[in-house]
Amino acid sequence: MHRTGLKIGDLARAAETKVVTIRYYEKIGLLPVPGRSAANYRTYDAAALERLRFIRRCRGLGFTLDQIRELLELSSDVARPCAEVDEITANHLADVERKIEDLQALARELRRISASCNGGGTISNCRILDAIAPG
Amino acid sequence: MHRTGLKIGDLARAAETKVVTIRYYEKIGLLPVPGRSAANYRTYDAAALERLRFIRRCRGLGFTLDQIRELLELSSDVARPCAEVDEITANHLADVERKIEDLQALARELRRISASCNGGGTISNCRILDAIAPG
DNA sequence: TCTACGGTCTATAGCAACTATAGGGTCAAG
DNA sequence: CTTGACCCTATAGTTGCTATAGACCGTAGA
Repeated sequence: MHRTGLKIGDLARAAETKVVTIRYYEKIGLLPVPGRSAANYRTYDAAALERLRFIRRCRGLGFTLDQIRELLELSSDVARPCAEVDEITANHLADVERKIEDLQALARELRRISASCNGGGTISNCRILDAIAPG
Repeated sequence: MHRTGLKIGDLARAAETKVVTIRYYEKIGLLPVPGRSAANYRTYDAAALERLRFIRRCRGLGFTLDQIRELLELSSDVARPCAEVDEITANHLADVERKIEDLQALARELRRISASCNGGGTISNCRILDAIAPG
């Protein structure tokens, strides 16, 4: 029955974020202005947490705040014309798919390095650059 | 026979980077100090291009410059003890694998949005946040 | 030859996305 | 009733670029 609402510190812990960062996102309009308690403390709900988690994960994936804003608008603006949505999703999808490929190449190479270490010696022919920066 | 070596502008074009960014990376020690031409122009080789491409791709994937530095050291420090390498690769691998999962969820949702648009109407139940910010 | 232009140089200032600090108010526990 | 952990606003500092100023280099056309 957690009806009480989250304080900013609770939200920060739940989304693995800094308190100041949350206030910063509010300031730039990326998070909606929350309600306030009698003591003038910000109060948040589950929707705010979901939104913040999304923002943080996307930031960790290399999206800019403007790109994230666009993705969030895509999410909320339910009556948006499809031509526009298609354009935006197509662009982001191409971007996302290339990121996945890069990361998979990097993961393969990290696993290879780790495996080649099992003998207990030293790594001798690391191709980590090749993995992700092909000629 | 392209023996001449790349000028900074050539390198920037080849790695889709700004000239100033290259000089910045040199300043902070992420790119080695290059040779100079008679006219005091920086000259680069294929190895520098590979390194720069790696850095730019990793940045696009949300790694910090310090993390990239660590990955690059992993690549060059061929006589490094394996226990240490294992620790570093394991950490980065876990990180990379979570990023891949996040991106795959995001890609699925972007495709779904795009597909649900085919009728030519509007998107009506976007779950883009759910995709990447599960409760 | 000269001169126009595009590229390079150093140095510095500004911007995006945080992050840390100062100075103060709130509140539950001891 | 005070101590400690939290919250508030406001501002300055950090990271990772990016833009600008003012000057030098190099080559192609008049």
